[in-house]
Amino acid sequence: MNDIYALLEENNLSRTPCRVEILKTLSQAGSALSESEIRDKLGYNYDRTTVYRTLRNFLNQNVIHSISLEGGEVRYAMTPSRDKPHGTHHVHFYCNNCSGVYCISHKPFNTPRLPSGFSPENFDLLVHGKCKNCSV
Amino acid sequence: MNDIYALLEENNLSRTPCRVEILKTLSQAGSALSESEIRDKLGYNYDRTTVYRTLRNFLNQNVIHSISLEGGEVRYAMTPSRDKPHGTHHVHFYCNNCSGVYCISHKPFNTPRLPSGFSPENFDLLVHGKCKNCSV
DNA sequence: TATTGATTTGCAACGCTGTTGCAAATATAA
DNA sequence: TTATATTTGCAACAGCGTTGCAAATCAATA
Repeated sequence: MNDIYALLEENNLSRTPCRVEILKTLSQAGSALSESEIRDKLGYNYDRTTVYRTLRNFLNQNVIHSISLEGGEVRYAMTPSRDKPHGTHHVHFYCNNCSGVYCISHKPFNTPRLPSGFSPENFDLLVHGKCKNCSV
Repeated sequence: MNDIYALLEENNLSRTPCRVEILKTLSQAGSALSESEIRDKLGYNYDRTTVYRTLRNFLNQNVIHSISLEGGEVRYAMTPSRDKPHGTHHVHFYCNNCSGVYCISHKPFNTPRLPSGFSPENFDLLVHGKCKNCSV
């Protein structure tokens, strides 16, 4: 709980109930959540607009990050502290069975050679498969 | 042109002007296109619905594939013939300067170790940076 | 070529995600 | 406690993608 207050303070964000609850929800969630999942978990006590604006603020400050899935679905998750100020290699796992999205260790990984002329700046790897809970 | 007719035939899709024009557009485009870019290139001669339905058919048959970008934007591109019936390793490049999206060679690449219990099935790597035309 | 039947298309309407403008409510600092 | 800045809720909007249904088009046959 104090972590959350500290996180807000570090990022010059005032401590409002909405912000605190969203961060608490994302911290406790085992996987990345969509905006509607977040609002659902908060009992629809906050307006859609407010939640989106809050998420946008968090994204701008890199407090959270977003993961884009096939078909344009977007999920939000806490940014691991090791990834501040900025990470270049990101790995996420999408479970084909339960649709859960998990942030995986962000250590730089080997990347394929690109055609000449292309200069890479960062890498986002999305792995599809069966997650811990679903791979029997 | 005959390639396109053949492609439709192989996939049991009747040869309609809309399908032919969309495939022609995607084949000639140097980069992946959004639905609205496609419709724009076709001079808005086809209904949005028709274009979406056509793209969905092509996706189902793996004639094209979609690439999901940050913020939920989706682009469509021809599936390279080497990727049929199915590829497990996909690489796309997003240019931070011109916003172009390019399909990169799909040879299997080294992937990071996953936490135990996670079983990967396929890998989608999105590289951000400057493309051939935009890097200096 | 004309006819039939299946497929494709356009239109209207809808749902979902995300945004903006503005006024009311709340937080912060004096 | 008051004054100022920030945050919130509401209404409205834009864009992407979908569905239902009737009209148009395609493909196969006669």
